[in-house]
Amino acid sequence: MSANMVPNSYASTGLEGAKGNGFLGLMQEMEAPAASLNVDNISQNIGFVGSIASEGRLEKKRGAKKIRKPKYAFQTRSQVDILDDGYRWRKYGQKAVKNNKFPRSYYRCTHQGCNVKKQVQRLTKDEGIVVTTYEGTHSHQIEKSTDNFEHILRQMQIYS
DNA sequence: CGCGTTTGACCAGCGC
DNA sequence: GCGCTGGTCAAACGCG
Repeated sequence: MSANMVPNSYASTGLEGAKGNGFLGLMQEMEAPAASLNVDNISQNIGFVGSIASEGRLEKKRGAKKIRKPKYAFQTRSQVDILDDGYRWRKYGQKAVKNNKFPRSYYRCTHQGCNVKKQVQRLTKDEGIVVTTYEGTHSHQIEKSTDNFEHILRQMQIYS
């Protein structure tokens, strides 16, 4: 379970450009229940919530060694939590959050040297809205290729 | 056979 | 100083 629908574009372009400066927007609480404001404007399937730069001292464990970790929050309209952007993610935990009756899923990039983390959270108010938070930036290319296209089609059938 | 997923427990930071 | 929440890791199982 990894490759999903959502062909490409926004994900690849967004992540690659994320490091540069392609992201400019409002700073909002990623756990803010007032994310509904974007719902009205979303006509396609994705909306940028805001960029949160967590450069403070969050070094608090044996796993991470980097202190600066830019965090990017995306609001996506989807029926499934698993939004594949073309990278391989491995779920490393699931925890329920307050203010949300739905649990939050924690994913991590399986690529070596790629310490990118991703978190997916659903809004209690709108079950159709999924907030995906990306932490870090990918340093490699997407491994998704045309060969996996059949796989993608398979997933699309499931969602249909 | 490989690896991705699942559940529980543990640790650290922050608040009060 | 203690408690609490959030976050992460670890082991095991299932599925492809």
